[in-house]
Amino acid sequence: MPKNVMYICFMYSSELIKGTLKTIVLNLLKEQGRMYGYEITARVKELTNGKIQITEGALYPTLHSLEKSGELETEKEYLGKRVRKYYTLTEQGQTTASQKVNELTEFMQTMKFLLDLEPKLGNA
Amino acid sequence: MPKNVMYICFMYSSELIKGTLKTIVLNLLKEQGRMYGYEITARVKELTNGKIQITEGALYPTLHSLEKSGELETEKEYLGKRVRKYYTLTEQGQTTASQKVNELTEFMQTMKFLLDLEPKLGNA
DNA sequence: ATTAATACCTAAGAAAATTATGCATTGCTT
DNA sequence: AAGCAATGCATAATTTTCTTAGGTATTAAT
Repeated sequence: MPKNVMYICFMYSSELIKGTLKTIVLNLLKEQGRMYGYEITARVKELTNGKIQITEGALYPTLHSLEKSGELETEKEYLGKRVRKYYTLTEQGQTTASQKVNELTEFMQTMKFLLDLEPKLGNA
Repeated sequence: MPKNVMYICFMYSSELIKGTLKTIVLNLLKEQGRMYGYEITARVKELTNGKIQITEGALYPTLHSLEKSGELETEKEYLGKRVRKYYTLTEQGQTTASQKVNELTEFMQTMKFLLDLEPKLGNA
């Protein structure tokens, strides 16, 4: 069935994704309000057409660490017997989210310059 | 003396730089021809106004690994008694450099989209 | 009845950087 | 002339962060 088969299974090499996970998570939560872990992985995969796939082994420890450091707070919800853990940004988390996004944005501009893409616009 | 004092000492958090080091090095060598390690750190620092500072502990292992995998080749040069190790891209290295740059470029576009910067242009 | 999807989690290991060194030469300043 | 900063290489221990590989359990679909 075509539903869950990735025809063109292009993914960014994992090393590129390193260091951006927290920013992705914080920003998603800033825009979506509240989300649960599984939802985050699914949403990122969907938004990037499968090009960025957050593994659960990477996500959950990150969520826990963000909660520990006071960026996120949680509430559990039960659907029948299944548990969902919803994450929301704290006030501190909102600030951090904005900072992280700004920093990543600037960083990407710097990288673009460093890769000499600016003078080559209209080339990509 | 103002020369080596960074007045506004803003640096990207190190986690952002992770995963882009090889790409930076390969691309610099593609554009500059041949460079030695110390020169690379200095050049990147200069080009980014100190915002990206490659530490030697990160650079040298990376250079060695790129040489081992056949992307780079080296030649030593002596200035008096001091040694310089110049790195050049091999043919394979040139291909890899282009691929890495393309991948990083696409990745940054995806990230921009994911951070919802596209619809907010004129906002940053 | 069995598989796929949903939903959470952790532990062992690998990878890549930081931090902290070490060595040696050269140039500048006092 | 002494001492420090800069040049130039390198590695080792630690930390951080991710991958890989598992584990548990519920629900929906075949």
